[in-house]
Amino acid sequence: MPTQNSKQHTATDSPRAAVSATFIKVACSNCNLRELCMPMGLNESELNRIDDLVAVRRKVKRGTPLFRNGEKFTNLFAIRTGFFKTSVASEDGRDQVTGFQMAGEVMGLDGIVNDFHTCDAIALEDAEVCVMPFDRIEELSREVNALQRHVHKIMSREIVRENSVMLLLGSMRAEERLAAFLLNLVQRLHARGFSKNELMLRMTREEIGSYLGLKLETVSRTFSKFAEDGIVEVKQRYVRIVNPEALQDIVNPKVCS
Amino acid sequence: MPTQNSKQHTATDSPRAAVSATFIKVACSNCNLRELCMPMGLNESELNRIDDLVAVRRKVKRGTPLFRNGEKFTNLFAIRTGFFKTSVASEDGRDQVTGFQMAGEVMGLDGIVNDFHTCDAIALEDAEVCVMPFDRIEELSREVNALQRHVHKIMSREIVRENSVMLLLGSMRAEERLAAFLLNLVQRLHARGFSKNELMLRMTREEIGSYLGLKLETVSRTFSKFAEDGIVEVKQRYVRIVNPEALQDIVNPKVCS
DNA sequence: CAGTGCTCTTGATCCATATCAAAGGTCCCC
DNA sequence: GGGGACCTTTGATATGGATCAAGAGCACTG
Repeated sequence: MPTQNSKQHTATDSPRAAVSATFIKVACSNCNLRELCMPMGLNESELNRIDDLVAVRRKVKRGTPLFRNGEKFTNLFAIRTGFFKTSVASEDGRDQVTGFQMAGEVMGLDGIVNDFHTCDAIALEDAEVCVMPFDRIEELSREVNALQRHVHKIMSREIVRENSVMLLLGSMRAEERLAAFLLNLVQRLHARGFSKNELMLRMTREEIGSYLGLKLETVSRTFSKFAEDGIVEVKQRYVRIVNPEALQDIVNPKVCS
Repeated sequence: MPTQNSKQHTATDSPRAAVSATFIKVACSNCNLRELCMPMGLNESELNRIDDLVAVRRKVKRGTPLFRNGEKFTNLFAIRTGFFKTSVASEDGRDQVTGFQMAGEVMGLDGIVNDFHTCDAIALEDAEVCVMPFDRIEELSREVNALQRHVHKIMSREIVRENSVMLLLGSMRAEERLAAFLLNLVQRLHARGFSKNELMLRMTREEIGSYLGLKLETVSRTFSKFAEDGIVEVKQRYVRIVNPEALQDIVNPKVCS
């Protein structure tokens, strides 16, 4: 199993694609992230139609926006490689990181309501995304039931995720927030084949703090405290989770009955 | 214009429905909330098909759940009359109010991902909802493009709303939070024909506090401070906004350049 | 209409996290 | 490989909101 080291989160094309052509077609059916962003259990003809969803791929340089608040919405984006943050800003300039996205996750759902985006999506490392025109998604999901269902689930999943962030922001203390954050990150990375207990953070302490409703100093101190307690090993962006159970206990404090 | 007084938020059937039959059909085409929960610009035949979306109506007594965390998901619900709160709970029992819903708004979107609900929806006053089986929604939205688009927008709107709650919870101070909350409530009530500056709160200080990530005492003190400053008049659940601009300035502090 | 149980307000005190400050560490670009 | 721009850590102090506590208001019920 690969540990997620200083190299970027990569997703290589499958062997099947590699042998079948020297020119690799931009096609979901060839993509090993398919089970993350696409519905499962499609038949051959449905799979072929789904391949048309991705208009092009687009590379996004680190520190660069994929889209910005106020931009016209026309596409959803599936992350192929790389790592993003999304953030919203208040009128007076404060901003709030609303999420971190990795390979296989879909971005841009915020744009559907009003036909323009209401948040910024910034690459935290060089990235590549699949550009999926939303009108094509709507068209095809009228015909492929599994795709329709899939789109609904992706949006619902985002709603549920945000509910749990509200719980975190509204009722957890600093240590609980950071513990929940680390467990969530490592669990998602693990689902992508990376280590269960090692990770390389792609964001700064300040970005973590913004996401968790804390100041960067508090994030740093809390990391140090976890390290002192032997729960994690931290060296700058590198984190190893020594004692996952302890982190879990911090998130859900045991009731002393 | 009605001011929203101690009577509940009501939505009466339109005159057209009232004269056309003594038995009022459960039909969106007859409902004066149509423009809130249904797509606009439908032709006659589409309208008739949409009428089949609502299986039945259901009454929910104050303090009673419409659905609960863990229950099987099969329906979305459109509020006809009444007022709800939704909340999520952590494993150790803390809970977080994630929203307050009023007439015309749709609930239950959280259930789509995993086929069961992940939050509780509790009526804060006697209420009536339209029960819309989700498989019927999916079926019909394959055929009526405007409905498909509408469903997507409703979900996207919820995502955007939650983004702004995250901004509130992650980076605003108590006064800013309460000011934003009041302005949001009164704006939504106003869109439903109620007063621009008077409202009767349907929830306790504790529920407001949970939603805003504050303790009930802090909510109470902040109300008192607003009252002292002449920005609002508060008497228990009754609130009159005397100076809306001041509230707006609190939400978006002026930068002293 | 008295009793009971919420709900709300207000005061006093405490504490978790913010703020202010300074000194490394690391990475990247020239 | 040197310089500069971040990024991170750690310490000292301040503070907004939590907590603890008590009483008042109000609404439901018998």
